[in-house]
This record gives sequence, C-alpha cells and structure tokens, in this order.
Amino acid sequence: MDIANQMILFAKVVDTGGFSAAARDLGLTPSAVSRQIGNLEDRLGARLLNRSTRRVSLTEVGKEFHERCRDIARSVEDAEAMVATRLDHPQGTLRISATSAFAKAQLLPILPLFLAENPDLKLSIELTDREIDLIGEQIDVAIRFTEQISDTSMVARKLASNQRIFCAAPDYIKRHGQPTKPEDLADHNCLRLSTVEKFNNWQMNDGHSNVARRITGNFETNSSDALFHAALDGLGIAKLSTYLCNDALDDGRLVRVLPDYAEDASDVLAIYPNRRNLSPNVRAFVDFLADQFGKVPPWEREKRKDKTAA
Amino acid sequence: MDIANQMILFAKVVDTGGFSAAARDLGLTPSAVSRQIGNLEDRLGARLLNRSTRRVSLTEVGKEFHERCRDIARSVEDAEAMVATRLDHPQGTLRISATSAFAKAQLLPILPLFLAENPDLKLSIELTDREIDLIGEQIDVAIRFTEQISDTSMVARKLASNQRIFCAAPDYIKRHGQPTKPEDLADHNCLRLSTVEKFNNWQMNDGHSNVARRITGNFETNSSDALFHAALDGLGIAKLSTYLCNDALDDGRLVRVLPDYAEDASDVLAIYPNRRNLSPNVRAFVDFLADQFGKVPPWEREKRKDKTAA
DNA sequence: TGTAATTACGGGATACGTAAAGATG
DNA sequence: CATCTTTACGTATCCCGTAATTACA
Repeated sequence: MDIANQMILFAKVVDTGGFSAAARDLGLTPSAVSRQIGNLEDRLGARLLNRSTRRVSLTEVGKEFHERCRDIARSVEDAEAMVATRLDHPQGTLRISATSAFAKAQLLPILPLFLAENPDLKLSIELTDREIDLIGEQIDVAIRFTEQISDTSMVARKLASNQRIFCAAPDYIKRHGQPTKPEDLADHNCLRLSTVEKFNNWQMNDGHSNVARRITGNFETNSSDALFHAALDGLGIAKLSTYLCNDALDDGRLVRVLPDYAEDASDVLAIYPNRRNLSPNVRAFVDFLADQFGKVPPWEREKRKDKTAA
Repeated sequence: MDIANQMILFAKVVDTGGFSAAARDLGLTPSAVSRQIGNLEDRLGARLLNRSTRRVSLTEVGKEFHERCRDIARSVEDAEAMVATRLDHPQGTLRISATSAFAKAQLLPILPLFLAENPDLKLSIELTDREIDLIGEQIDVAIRFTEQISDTSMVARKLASNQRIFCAAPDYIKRHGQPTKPEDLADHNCLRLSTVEKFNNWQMNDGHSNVARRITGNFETNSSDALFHAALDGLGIAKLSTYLCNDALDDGRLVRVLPDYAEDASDVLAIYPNRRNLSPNVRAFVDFLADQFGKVPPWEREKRKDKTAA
C-alpha cells in the first residue's frame, strides 16, 4: 500500500480512536491496520501513535501529521464527490465542433431547445470546416460527414443520412436551360467546393450505378455556405447537401437539377472520444441530436416532399 | 491500488503530459500507468483524459479533478516533508514526567543546560508522585525508580543507581542519641513515606543480608519532599534517597544514621514509549540524562565522599 | 521508423486474514 | 473475561512487467 492510503488509514485510526475501531469501519482486521500504521511509521521514521492495549494517543509529530492526513482524507472524498455530482446530470460546458454550414442550417436552430432541456449546461460551439484534432482542441462532440474517424479511440454515431444533390436558382435555369442528363453539365457553370472536389468532375448516382462527369465553372470556394449563396444568387449549378438546400427548395429559391441523380448518400455522424465512461454532457447531447435528426431529419420532412411532389 | 494513490498518479500523468512520461518519472511501465488511470476512471465513472496515441488532454471533469489531485499530491508530499523536518533535530515540545522530589533535587537544576543545547525545544514538566498513565497523559519521558514498567511497549533505560539511606538532623541525634544497630530504631521516631511504606517496618541491608525491623513514629506523608523537610526539622529518622539528601549530608544539615545499612539499591530509570522510531526529542533528552547521571550521579560525586570519609 | 496507448498473459510481490500471545481494565 | 495491539504464517489477490497490437508523426 502506498503512502497516501496509509495516511488516510492513519487519519481513520485517530478519528475512530483505535486500531480495532478503524478496522471495523473499514472492513479490515486489526492486524492489517496495525501493520499498515507500523509500515507508515517506519517509512516516515517517526512514531505517530503511542499505544497500549487499551489506549492510543498521538505523539507530537503524530498530532500535526494527523491534521494533515485528515485534510487529505477529506480532500480525497471531496474530489470523489465532486465527480459524482457532475455525473448526476449534464452541467458545465460542452464543447461542440461542427462545420459552419451545417451549424447555421441545422444545428444552431435546435440548440435553444437543448439548452432549455439542460439548464445547467453551457455550450461552446467551434465552427471549422477543416478537419481538426478533437483531442488537441478539447472538443467533446464533433458533427462530421463520413469523414472517416482517424482515431480508433473515437466513437462515431450515425445521426442521419445526407445526400448532396444538384441545385440551381430558377433564374439561372431560366437563363441557361434545364440539364436533362449528366452530360449536359459540361455546358453549365458548375460551382465547386474546393476542399472536397479537387478534380473537375462530379460523382453521381442514378440509383443503379455511379458515373463521373467532367465539369467546368468559374467559381470555387472552401465554404459550403458561400457555395450555397452563390447558387442562390444564380451563379450556376451547385452540388449541395440536402440539409443545406432543403429550405431553399421548399420556398422555390432553388430548384433541383437532374433530380434522378445524387451523390452517394453519406452519414451525418456525431463523433466523440469514447463510449466508456461517457460524460452525461456528451450523452445528453448525442441523444438529443439522435432524437432531432434520427428518424426523419428536418430536411426530409413532409412539407418538402409535398411541395416537390406538387 | 487504492484511490488516493491513483489520484496522485493521475496528477503526475497530467503534469508530465502523458502516460509514458509519468511512467518514466515514477519508474513504472506505461502499461501500469494506463491500467491505473483506467481503473480510476472506471471507479469514478467518468472519463478524465481523452487520449490519442500522440496526445493526452483533460476532459472538463478531468480538469477540475486534476486541480484537486495536484493539491492532494502536494499535501501528501508536504506532510511527509514536515515529518522529515521534525526528525532533523530536537524541536517542538517534550513532555517530561518525574516525581516532584527528584525534579527539585536533580532534574530541574540541569534542565537549563539541556535547553541551551536544544534551542528549538520546549519542555513541559509534569510532576506527579503517583504512578501515571504515560500514554493517556501523553508523556514522552518519565523518570521513575524501579517501579516496574507496566506496559511492555514501554522501554526503560537505567540512568543511575539510587539508594535510600537513614538520616536525621544533628539536633535530633543530639537529643535522642545515635542508634548503633537496627534494633535501636524501635526507640526512635521514624518518619514514613505513606505511599511506599505501608507496613511499619523498614527493609535494610548490611551488604550481606536483608533484615526487616519494626519501626514506630508519629509522622507520615505521601511526599518525599515533605519527608525530607521533616528530617531537616529534626522530627526524627527518615529513610531518604541519596539523590535527595546528599546536599544536606554535605553541609551537615543531616547526618547519616546506621551508615552500614541501606535499602537495596534501586535504579533511576528513564521510561519512554518505544525504541522503534524514537523521536529525536526523546533521544536527545534520554541521552542527556544518561550523560548527566550515567557514570557518577551528582549525588555520588567526590565532594560528598570526601566529607563522609572525613 | 520510433514513440505512444492499450490489452492479454503469467509470475511474483504484498497485503490480507487467521490464529496465538501478551496486556489491560 | 472481553477487548485491545502485535507478530508469525500461509494464502490469495492484485499489480506489475513483458510482449504484441494499433495508432500516429
């Protein structure tokens, strides 16, 4: 047994007034207590307790040492209790990472509800589109899109499906015509996301097979959000995540292009450090996300299906 | 391993910045450190550290827990250091018990020298003639006279020999005559110490054999000191410890009676709790006593021998 | 390639309980 | 006589190190 526990044991002996009493309290035998205290004294090189068979009394060093040991014992208990308290319900600060586009479109709108459900919780939202070091940045939960989990200690939980589909402003279509087959894209101004689409072609899937089509365009950006707005502004055709363009499709600011084609569906993932000893904060947040996005994500809700059907 | 040491280990891991670094510092393997931290987390039910193979970072609970653990680790070290400091040289308070007669005659006179040798030491002198519970009274050292050590945990170190001899004031002898053989005591007023001499006879030894002689007298007391003063006042013949009567014999206030007889020699003992992990305070004091009384006690010094020889 | 964290596995240190002894009120 | 501390002794626990694995720079 190492010294710290012997110190706590010593405090217990003094507080209970004897070896046997301490042993009873701790579920040990007097024998074990006696030996540990003896070891402690030998290690310190000082006698802490003078003992007869009937009585135990502190030496002068013992008295001072005891005060410190008692404080330490208390601190240990307090620290343990502190953790237990924090485990009781979500509290403190939860650091969340997401891409700015997803955050603006989907995450931020639902956070007030989450905060209302968890009054003791504070949020710290970190918006970055590049991949980040979750551990280095002390992120509790990140929301990412099938970007593979680099670290095996990380756990990814699927929140929803996401597809990227082809959209343009009605005005753009009016001016440049409606493409009807993938090949037509070559004649259009295709807006690119520079971070993902490094090569000038788009993967697309008609439900049966994948094809890749070469594209051209005079606009690229590293920001999904900027891409979205460029499409809204009628700059050309963009491949946009459904979570991002659903509202604009609903109210007619965008129309879908090549509706039979889409990129392979990918997943919206909540990524967090580890499933073992998961913090209540993370658990609550991930559960909340799963609840909000899980069955039918907002961007696939009825209202939109009605309109497109119409 | 119990929780307190795991907490200290955890603090070390955070302070060194990793499991391997902590392991190196502590002379352990990363494997052991990993397991202990894992156990700690499981016990607490909370993740303290998020770790990749290259990086370790604190969770929110971990951060707060760490602060407490670091404080605890420091407190443990401080407490250990405090004891080590006190072991360095005698300091603090030493509680000494002695009989009041011995203290007045022999102990108190030499204490200033002891205090001068140990400037950081304070003394607390407890004078009681009855036997006391050293442990209950928190006595560090008791000076007693062959009163058997009741507790085996106690250690007795012989400081000097002591004899009790027969004395009277010259004035008393002048008035009642000099006894020349033990039987003569029956005709004298013998002063008794009530605590020791419960029966009305005195043991005496002529160097060959013990005899017991019945005595009578009109004075008894529980105080050696009072007995001594009664003898000085010429009340009768007293059996007095040499440590007590030497000065009076030296300067003629008392004369020895039946000089060929004395009580069996007994020992002046220093009694202290235990030899294991003896405190520097006790060690210094007992050594000092042995040095002062050890070879030839003050009450057997030359000056007196000269005079009695004369 | 070198370092880091983790896990399984086997051996060994160690801390426990039992039992007995000595002491105390 | 019940209770207390201490010590010896045998055992079982548990904790560590070794080695292998996976991850990361």
